[in-house]
Amino acid sequence: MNQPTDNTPRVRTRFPPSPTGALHLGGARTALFNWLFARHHGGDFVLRLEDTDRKRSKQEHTDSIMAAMDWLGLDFDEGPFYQTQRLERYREAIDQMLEQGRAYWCHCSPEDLTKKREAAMKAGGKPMYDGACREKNLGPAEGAVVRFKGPRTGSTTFNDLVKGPITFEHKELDDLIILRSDGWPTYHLAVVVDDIDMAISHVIRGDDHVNNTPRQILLYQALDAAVPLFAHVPMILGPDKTKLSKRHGATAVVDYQTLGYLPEAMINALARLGWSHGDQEKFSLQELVELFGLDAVGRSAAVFDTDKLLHLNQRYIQEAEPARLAELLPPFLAERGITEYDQALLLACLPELTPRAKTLVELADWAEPFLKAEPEMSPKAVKKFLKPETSPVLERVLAMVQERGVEPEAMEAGVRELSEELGLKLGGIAQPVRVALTGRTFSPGIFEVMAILGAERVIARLKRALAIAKG
RNA sequence: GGUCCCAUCGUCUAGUGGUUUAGGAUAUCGGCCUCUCACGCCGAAGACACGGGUUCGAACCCCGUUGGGACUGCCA
Repeated sequence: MNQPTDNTPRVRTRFPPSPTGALHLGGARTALFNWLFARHHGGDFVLRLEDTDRKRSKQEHTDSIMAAMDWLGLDFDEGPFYQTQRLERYREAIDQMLEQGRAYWCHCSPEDLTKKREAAMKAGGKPMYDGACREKNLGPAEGAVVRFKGPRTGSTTFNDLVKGPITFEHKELDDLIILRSDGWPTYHLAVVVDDIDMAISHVIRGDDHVNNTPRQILLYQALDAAVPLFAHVPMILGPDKTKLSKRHGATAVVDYQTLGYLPEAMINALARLGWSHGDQEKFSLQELVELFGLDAVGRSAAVFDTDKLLHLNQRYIQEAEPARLAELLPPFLAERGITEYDQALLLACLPELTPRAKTLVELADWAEPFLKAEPEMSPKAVKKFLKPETSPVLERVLAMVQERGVEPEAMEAGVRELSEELGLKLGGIAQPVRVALTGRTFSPGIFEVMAILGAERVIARLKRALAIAKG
């Protein structure tokens, strides 16, 4: 075990996305766990952009990743740092290793390497670098790379904070490239140098890095640096149990934002994926900070359950303050062509709507009949409920509203009386009225709808419906 | 192929040798509530991958098998 156990240093974690795409669910959860761990221990959370892949890294991706982090509420104490701005440091580290004989120049061409790899595979062997240049003492040259001179014997063991002790035999590891022929360092070198310089104490990352860990530990040692603690959290899978990818549909955090999810629902769902606290299902961010620990992180991969996220979202929508929802709704309303509306009306209908909506998209849909001056009339609803026979009923209700207003209790009493008088069930009156007021066959309770809309709008809509009913 | 990791209801999980007829959540189904649609409430069905050990006793410990995943790049 080569882990620092004494004089425990300050907890410092980092999230190091590469700006080659949007922040996806797996990355978001990794970020969340790192953030929670740092916050729980009163430590620091560092953001670092691993942009040494010059071809695929894009500023727009950096922007979208930071926007997604911001949406989720994951703030960072330091950074963002960019690897492309730290080239000198990497060269320094590589030079140091070169001088100390811990790295060497390799002149093998990519083509030769590929050929050797394929040949080895064909022969049933391991596709590892054969160390052709390892003892040649070559110098820099056009197209040359620098490789790490790793140990050939022995083994490296690290105590993974979620998986326990893991051992790798050095003979399974080949001499990895640390400096590319284009002069940029590779991931392994850059990540180790960065984590050393940024004094990272805990590396919490995806399962897919387990195999990289021993070679990185060897790099720490070659650089005479302290090795951080590692925690590898399991992968997030798609419904088909394979690694979550774009073909699984919505995988980016921003996708869920546009689908009408609340960030707290997303956080809650992500946290519960692989981490648990007894039977508790719902956690505020504050609770998560208090309760989070690596010891309660599971070891097995998990399928991202969108149904559960949807359910959580519904519950968070129900709990959300109307004022906040009203602030979040405009883009979703605009999607439905509602750009100008009565803010007070929106605020008034929200409490009746939230129990019915699982997303902000659905909430906007429910709000539509309230906010549009003349709600769209569903043809099917009109055909079924706004017939000539129903116009007497609508007329009676209209008269009632004109006389007594829309106070719910009075309206209900009046309508119940009317239903008895006409020998109708309450639904016999409620449904035509519902269609008249909302254009749809479903809505919150009809008396609540009337109260929210107010007498003036109710009267106008009833008249409009009467005109339709009479043909 | 090699190396490493993983394995409880469809899904997310609780469970760290006996308190378990394996608990919760979600999804599904049924019922109640009811002016529609929801919310809510009640109930049903549903899992320890398999085989060996260790032990008085195993979902929990060990080994093997099977299955799944990751890595095996001059991507990160």
